[in-house]
Amino acid sequence: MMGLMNPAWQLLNDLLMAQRARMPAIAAEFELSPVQAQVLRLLEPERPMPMGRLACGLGCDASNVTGIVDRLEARGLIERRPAPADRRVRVLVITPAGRRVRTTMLARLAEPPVEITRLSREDQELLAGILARMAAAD
Amino acid sequence: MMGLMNPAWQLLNDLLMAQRARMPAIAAEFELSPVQAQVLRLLEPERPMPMGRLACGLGCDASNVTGIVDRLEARGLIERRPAPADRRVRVLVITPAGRRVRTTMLARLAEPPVEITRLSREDQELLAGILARMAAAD
DNA sequence: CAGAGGTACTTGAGGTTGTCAAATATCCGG
DNA sequence: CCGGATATTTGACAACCTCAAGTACCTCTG
Repeated sequence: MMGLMNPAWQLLNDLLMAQRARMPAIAAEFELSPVQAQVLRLLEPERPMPMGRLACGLGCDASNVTGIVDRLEARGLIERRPAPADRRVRVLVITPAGRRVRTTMLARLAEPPVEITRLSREDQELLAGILARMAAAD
Repeated sequence: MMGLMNPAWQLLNDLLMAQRARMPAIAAEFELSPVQAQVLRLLEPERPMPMGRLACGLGCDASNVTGIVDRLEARGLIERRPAPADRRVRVLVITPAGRRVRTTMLARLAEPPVEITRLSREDQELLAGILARMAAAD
């Protein structure tokens, strides 16, 4: 009764499980916790973000963001700035130092793992096509 | 300069990021933390596991496992048992209650998300083939 | 067989992440 | 201007995580 799992999903699920540790590992290379890396990934330069929107992006309570931002700010990677339009809001901007870390980290994340590069060019193109169709939400 | 990311990896990476929250969400349905769900997943019935091997499977320090097991044991989902061969070792077994939670949870994890079921049969077969080739480590 | 060194687990200190409830400051509609 | 919403912070508390040290046990070696 349990052996009837959709084969594509079975394999994709295994892959997801196997790659679970990737982000934390890469974050650690930059002495960042997983959440901190996530913040740096979400906080695009030239695109400041209010703390509430960050809480939303992280999928956690707003009160949690306070401490996370505290620590990243203490390390000089991001900065709290008042929002001129609404004085309740604190807007987050990435500092030059943060931008450097972010760029290197994103490049590191962009490196395809061997599992991908080992695939033939045809398989890679097929895979990209299928994934694109999966992502296409009507 | 950074736009040259492997398209298949780009899409797969997006998928990984998007599915990041899946396991925690399903765990929460059973009032389990993500790590607790992971333990239940790893601890197959009929296949007791020493705490050290669990630490290895979770990729964390052995001292951390103590507390995690404490809480699962307090909830009656798993049990510590002495290992007859080596009295230093504590072997973990899943209880009947734990087995019930585990079964339901695995069934829940096995449900393919819409993104998969929406694919044509051909795409699903292609995808399974490609993923199988990815998983094939020589 | 005695003791040395290694292994499995626990304990304790300390930090990060997470929640919820309550406080503070600000905004907006009437 | 006032009352109700909204953004952030604070405080209390719990889970998870690491490292260092402790305890109990195993195993090898002389």
